[in-house]
Amino acid sequence: MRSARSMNSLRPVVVDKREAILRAAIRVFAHNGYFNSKVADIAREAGVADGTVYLYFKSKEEILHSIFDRTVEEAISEGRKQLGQISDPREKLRRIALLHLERMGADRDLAVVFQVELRGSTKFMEEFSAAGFAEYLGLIRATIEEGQSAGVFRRELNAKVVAKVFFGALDEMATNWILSKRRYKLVPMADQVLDILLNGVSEK
Amino acid sequence: MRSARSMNSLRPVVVDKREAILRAAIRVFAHNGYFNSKVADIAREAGVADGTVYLYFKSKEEILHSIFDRTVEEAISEGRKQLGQISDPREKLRRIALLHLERMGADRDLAVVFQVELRGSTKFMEEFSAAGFAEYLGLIRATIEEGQSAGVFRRELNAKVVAKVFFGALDEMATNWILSKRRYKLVPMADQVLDILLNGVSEK
Amino acid sequence: MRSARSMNSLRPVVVDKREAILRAAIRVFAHNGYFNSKVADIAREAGVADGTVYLYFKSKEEILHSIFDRTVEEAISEGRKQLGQISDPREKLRRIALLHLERMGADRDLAVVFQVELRGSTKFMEEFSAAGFAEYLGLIRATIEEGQSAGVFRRELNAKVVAKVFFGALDEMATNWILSKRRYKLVPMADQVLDILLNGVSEK
Amino acid sequence: MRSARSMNSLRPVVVDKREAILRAAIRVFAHNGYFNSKVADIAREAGVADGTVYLYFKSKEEILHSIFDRTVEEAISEGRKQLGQISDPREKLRRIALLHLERMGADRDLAVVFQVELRGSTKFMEEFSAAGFAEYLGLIRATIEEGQSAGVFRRELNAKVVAKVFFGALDEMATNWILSKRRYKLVPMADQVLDILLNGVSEK
DNA sequence: AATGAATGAGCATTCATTCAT
DNA sequence: TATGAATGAATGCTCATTCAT
Repeated sequence: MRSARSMNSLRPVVVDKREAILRAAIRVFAHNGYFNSKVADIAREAGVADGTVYLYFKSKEEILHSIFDRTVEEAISEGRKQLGQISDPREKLRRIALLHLERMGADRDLAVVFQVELRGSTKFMEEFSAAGFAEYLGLIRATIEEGQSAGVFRRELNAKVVAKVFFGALDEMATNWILSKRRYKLVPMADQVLDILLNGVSEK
Repeated sequence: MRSARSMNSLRPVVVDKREAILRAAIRVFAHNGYFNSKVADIAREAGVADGTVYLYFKSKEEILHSIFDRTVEEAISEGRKQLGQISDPREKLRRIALLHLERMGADRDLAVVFQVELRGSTKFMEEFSAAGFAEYLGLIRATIEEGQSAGVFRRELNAKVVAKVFFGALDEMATNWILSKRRYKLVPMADQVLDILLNGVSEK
Repeated sequence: MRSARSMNSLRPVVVDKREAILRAAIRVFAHNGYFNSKVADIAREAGVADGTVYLYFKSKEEILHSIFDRTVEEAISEGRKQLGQISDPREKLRRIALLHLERMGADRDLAVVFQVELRGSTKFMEEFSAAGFAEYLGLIRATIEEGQSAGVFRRELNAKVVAKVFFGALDEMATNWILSKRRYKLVPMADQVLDILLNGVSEK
Repeated sequence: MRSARSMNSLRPVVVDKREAILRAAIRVFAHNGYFNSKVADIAREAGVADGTVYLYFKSKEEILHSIFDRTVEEAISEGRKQLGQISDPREKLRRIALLHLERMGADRDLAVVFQVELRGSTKFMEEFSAAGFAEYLGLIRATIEEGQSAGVFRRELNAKVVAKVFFGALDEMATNWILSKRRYKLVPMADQVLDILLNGVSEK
């Protein structure tokens, strides 16, 4: 990831340092919580001076936002790319679930920041996460509607509500995984969630 | 609950003051966020002196815990009572969903504290919410297993996972409702969630 | 001590309670230090309510003053009485030393308050202890001057300075005894101090 | 001491700032008492921001300890140096007395902190002053024993007790000088104390 | 760009004192 | 007299941010 930009970059050092700070922040936030994390901790973890942090981020809060923005952006971009190659809406949902849980499962620290630290602020959830989250939810919703048009998903369901239920289920999987003392694989939960959501709990 | 002690209470003032502080804290936490709320704000809102808060709570954090504990306790107790009078597992799930959303929908401030403020601390989520939350999830899980035994729910599903998916869906409904600019009724979402969960999204 | 006044006292309860508070304060101050002692601690130790303390003392500080005043008063009164029966100035000095160390050695808690807690305030030492201490020092000085007149003490010495040296020596004995981990008898030090002061350190 | 680092010091600012805070603290403690002194007062007096104090000292208490440690250290070091050049034990005692009173007499604020503020805490006197004070007392005691070996001091006296009496006398001189309204020179008291201690009060 | 010393606003908590009962 | 719930002023310390170098 770093090597890709290291050639011919006009500001290679800057990019690396910003990246280092961001990764350090994820680690620090995950271990101490956002409010208990000091900017000095992040700086030390990133191997830079306190003041240097402010050359790349306007404030401690902006670091948190950047973590969110970058991750959601990547997730959506990656999601769109992969979904474009799939036509079956059910398979698309499955791919969303897999990507979601893979991403969270791959980096426990990032997952903690996402599932816990990012939730503790109404202001943040309202103002900042709004755009990115809405887009993510819209992606799911569009897939549902696609399935409805295709006749594979029940037309009488409200697609937006289904999208929320789907997201809520995945989100809870991730949160539970983080808080669980028992260590288990997160990704395999995707198919179970999908089975429940697609086929329902009721015996036919 | 309040009516019971309103007559001939020996220490009505004490009870009322603790209650007043708790309710004030819910309001203050909901509007400013836990970390941005000052104990002095809570005291003012409750109409008591700063120091009085510490006659009833050991610390600012304990106030947050008390809000959580009391609410979950009431919810579980109320849940058990109502579920005891129902035999159909599907109807039981519906009742859980209704109680969950009714409780959150009835007090927006409390809902904000629950859906947002209580989430922002790994420590809190790990240490404190653990017991109460586990019990709540266990209640749902037991209902699922009951339904599986009765043959109305698919036996091949992992009851615990179903419980998480169910909780996750309800939780997301509540969070979305809080953050939504549009004001809509939360309780009616219960039946939509139930329909999706029980019957699935797929067209048969 | 309490039994003596319990008969025919018009306010026996009051006297006992004031006494109880004073004794409780000595214990509490000795163990926690004046500034770290809470009025509530004293009240609990004395077996009365917090507010009751203020029926007998104007403030926490006044309690400290009362301890000082009462003890010095008793010491001086007892000292005068005993010294009146002695004519030899050397024997008088010895009696002062004995009384001083006996009083401190008899009640370690009181000694701690006297040697340590009462010293930590310029204001106290200046304003309050002034009178009592000056009188005590005057008692010693008078004895020195008496000895000088009688020709048993060197006339060329400044009596006031001798009094300070004498007091300083006794005071240091008391302080050292309190802070010492090793438990030894304080009173026997009187004769050693006296020997040094009267006869000097130099070999003749 | 200060001149040594005034040239070519790499961190003159740091040194000066720590020094400034220490000197400010002595002034503030002397005038208001330790417990009544606010860290903000010290900072203002030192011409730095409140937070800066904590860049050089861990806590308000550590400032007090530093004052004690530095002063005792200097006193002992200076004492050893000067005593090394003297052979007559009597002259050595005189030098100790002079150094003791000179140091206290040279800086009234420092003297107040030493004679009053540092005394008001059993904990401090036990834990912290222990080492330094013991060493100082040991210095005096060694001189006494030297004199006893040399035959100029009475062999039957307990050297440790003599040391305490000597210290107690000097200590009382200093305390009295501080509390006295009348302004007089402290240093000249040394010879009077010495005369009393060495030759005794009794007429031969 | 990088540093890290310096800043100073901000706050939970304590506790002496009061006073209604 | 006695109580103890209530008060609210008071403060040590933290830490995000700045800025001179």
